[in-house]
Amino acid sequence: MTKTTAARKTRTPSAAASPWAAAPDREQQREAKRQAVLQAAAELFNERGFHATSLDDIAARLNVSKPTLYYYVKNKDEILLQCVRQGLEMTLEGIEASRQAGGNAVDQLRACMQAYADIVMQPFGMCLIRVGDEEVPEPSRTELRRMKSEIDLAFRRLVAQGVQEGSLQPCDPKMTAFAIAGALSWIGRWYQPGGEYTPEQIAQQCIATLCDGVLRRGEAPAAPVRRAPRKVASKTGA
Amino acid sequence: MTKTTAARKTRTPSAAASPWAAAPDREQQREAKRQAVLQAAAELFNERGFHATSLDDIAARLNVSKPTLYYYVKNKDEILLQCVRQGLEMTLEGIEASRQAGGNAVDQLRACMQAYADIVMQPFGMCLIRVGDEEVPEPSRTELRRMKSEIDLAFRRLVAQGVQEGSLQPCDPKMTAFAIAGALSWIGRWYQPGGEYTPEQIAQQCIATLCDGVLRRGEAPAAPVRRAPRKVASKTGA
DNA sequence: TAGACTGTTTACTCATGAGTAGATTCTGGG
DNA sequence: CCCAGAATCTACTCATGAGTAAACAGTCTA
Repeated sequence: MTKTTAARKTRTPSAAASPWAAAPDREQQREAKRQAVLQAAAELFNERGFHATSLDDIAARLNVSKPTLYYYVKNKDEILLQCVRQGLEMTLEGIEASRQAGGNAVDQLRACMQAYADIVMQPFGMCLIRVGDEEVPEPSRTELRRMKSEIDLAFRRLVAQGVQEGSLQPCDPKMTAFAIAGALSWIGRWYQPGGEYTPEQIAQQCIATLCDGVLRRGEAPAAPVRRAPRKVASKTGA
Repeated sequence: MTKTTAARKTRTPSAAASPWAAAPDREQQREAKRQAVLQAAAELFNERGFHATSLDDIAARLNVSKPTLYYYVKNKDEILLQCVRQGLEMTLEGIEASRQAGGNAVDQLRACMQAYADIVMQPFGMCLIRVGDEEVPEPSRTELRRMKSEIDLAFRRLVAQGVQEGSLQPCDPKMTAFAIAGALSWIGRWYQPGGEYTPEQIAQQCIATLCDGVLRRGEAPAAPVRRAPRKVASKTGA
């Protein structure tokens, strides 16, 4: 906000020499709290659904009162918007990184699937999956849909490219992209931490199923995955 | 309700000879209206989500007033419950029929996938997919979860059987069943009537992708599907 | 230590929407 | 024509939950 901002921004609070040193720290704290609000909200939305979660619920989880939330966010809709947006941005970044990493279409597609699967097992990504965009009110809904279609398009393009390359089955990329997105998104519906498999194992198996199909052919089968030594009541997935 | 019921039940209203003829007809009408309430509700739940749909919305769509709904259903939660339950029952019946039809595990699994895909493109089935069971309040939720897990189990069993038979890839049936359910359920999220493909074509392509995988092998590829001559703005599916 | 912000609280308002009471209309049988 | 009941309506109640006003508490600076 004042001179020398850039230099001070990275300092730790205690090491501050200048009397203005506290200011950027405040901002950091504020941002951290704002982030905590979104995180708590995302978790609750995933547990109970958006409409079934009240601001009092969110506030309670953070041990503050409802008006405090309004100090950090504009309103309930904005909270949802930001949650979903963060999930979306993470995904977009993951896809971008996968493309940067290079390789042929199949390599890139695999990397994207991996990234996407990872994300839907985290709160914001799960929000993205579990909260239908009907729930987001209009100005934001369009924006979210736009971002979603960007992701969809990235998958379609990679599939189309793979078909061209001859490394993927001939297909309509649109439908195949839907099938991929579906199988992976669905993870966000049934996954809960502490289950039988680690997130990595889940992603790996789903990706394998998508890549190789469920039908067996006269080839060398992939080695089955070993289970994680975790304990929790298991869920069901229809 | 009285003697000779069975005979009269199938009569048309005008053809009634006995003075009691009207009674079963009344019941039929009542049931038809009740069904109309559920149907309208399911459509609205799918469009806007459960909590975002008011009973006034449902009543408006049917050109009646809210209290009229209460003449046919107990309350809003019961409406949702019945919608989802119908979707669930259709699915269970479809699965049962597929098993009755016989054949090896792969045949049966294919038939089940077909049935499931069909159902999620219809209002009640879509309800099943789009409305998370967090939204259903407690006594019913458990019942619905039970039915869902029955479906899940049916898929798992078929997969396990296929693996035994050697016709399916070695895998954890649980994970594979999740992947299948995911890809097919997701259809219910993006499908809208009048799109590029007919429901049959959509089902066929998704099933093909799941069975054969996206990766190409050195075999004869399946013939690509021809598109349906329909027109509507297309959706996106991430 | 005054006083200017920052952050948080208590105690409201106000709209929405589920559910109900009771009057009203419609229909078919006596 | 009249009555019983089925079906529907108008006009409420009442709870919940989003959002706000205004006061209070901490903290940092001058």
